[in-house]
Amino acid sequence: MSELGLQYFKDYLKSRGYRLTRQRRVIVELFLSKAGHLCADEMYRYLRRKYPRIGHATVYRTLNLLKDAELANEVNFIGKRRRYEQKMGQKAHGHLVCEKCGKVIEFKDAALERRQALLCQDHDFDPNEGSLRISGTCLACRKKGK
Amino acid sequence: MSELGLQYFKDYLKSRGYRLTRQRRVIVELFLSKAGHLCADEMYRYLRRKYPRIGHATVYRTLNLLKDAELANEVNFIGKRRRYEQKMGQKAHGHLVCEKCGKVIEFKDAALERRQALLCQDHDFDPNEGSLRISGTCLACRKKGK
DNA sequence: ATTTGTGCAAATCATTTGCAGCAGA
DNA sequence: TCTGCTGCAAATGATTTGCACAAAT
Repeated sequence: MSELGLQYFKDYLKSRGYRLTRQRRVIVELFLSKAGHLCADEMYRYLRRKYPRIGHATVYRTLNLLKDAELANEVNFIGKRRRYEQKMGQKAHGHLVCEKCGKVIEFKDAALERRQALLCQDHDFDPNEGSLRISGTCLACRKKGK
Repeated sequence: MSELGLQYFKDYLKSRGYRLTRQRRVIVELFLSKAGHLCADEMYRYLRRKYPRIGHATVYRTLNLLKDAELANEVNFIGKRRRYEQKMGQKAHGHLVCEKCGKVIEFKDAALERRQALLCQDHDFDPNEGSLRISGTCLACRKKGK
């Protein structure tokens, strides 16, 4: 997957006349090696350990390239920070996002997916993977709150 | 609905020892009178026409109260601005959000709701109204892009 | 040799906060 | 009167951008 993803990214860059730099390579490798929902700053901190001269801006710029290349899915859960997850090779899935604590529960539900697919057809809408999101309150926060 | 909502808000304020000010009243009245997905700045601009001395901060603060009072649902569609919709008296519904142009299509789908309800039960998760969201690309943007 | 990419710092944009005066209860 | 509320402006936090230098092709 990671190899495939990197190749895909290289092809994307070439097709646009963009260059494959050391920074872009390590950022993309990091992105492809981690599952879950990363944000720019987490990647920045992590990369700094090995490449102390890397800049915030480069991470942001590369994440935008990944999104444009359709390798990354932007998942704006709650509040401020943008998070990204891998798009290629992911099974369709959804997220339950707790509005109180920000916790994210991933789920897969075949029946829900089927309904989603039909609904999107009706509206001429092309959903992306990992696009189904339900916000609400998780059990822990309900207990705390009441 | 509007009367009910305002009364509800007054009760909320009283229960917390908060005060009902002129500003809070007009902001809440505006919020309750408009359907759709408002953001703070839109409300601010609109209110300025009648109350030129109103401040940005007051609108933000009052929107946070409305959210806390469970009268408003925060719907963070795309990118930056937070948007709010009425929570009370809304039928359950979902949003299709186009990632390219930001367009929002509202939908209702009973079967999808039933699946959502079951799924949430399984995960001890309490969904809020208007919480189902699917992101992707709308027809117009697909035509444009390809 | 070009021309794009990087790192830095400054700029933006939405939202929050500190504070001195204002106004509900 | 007594606190809480407002408007202003400054602070914050995430992301973007301008620019001179560095590095891919």
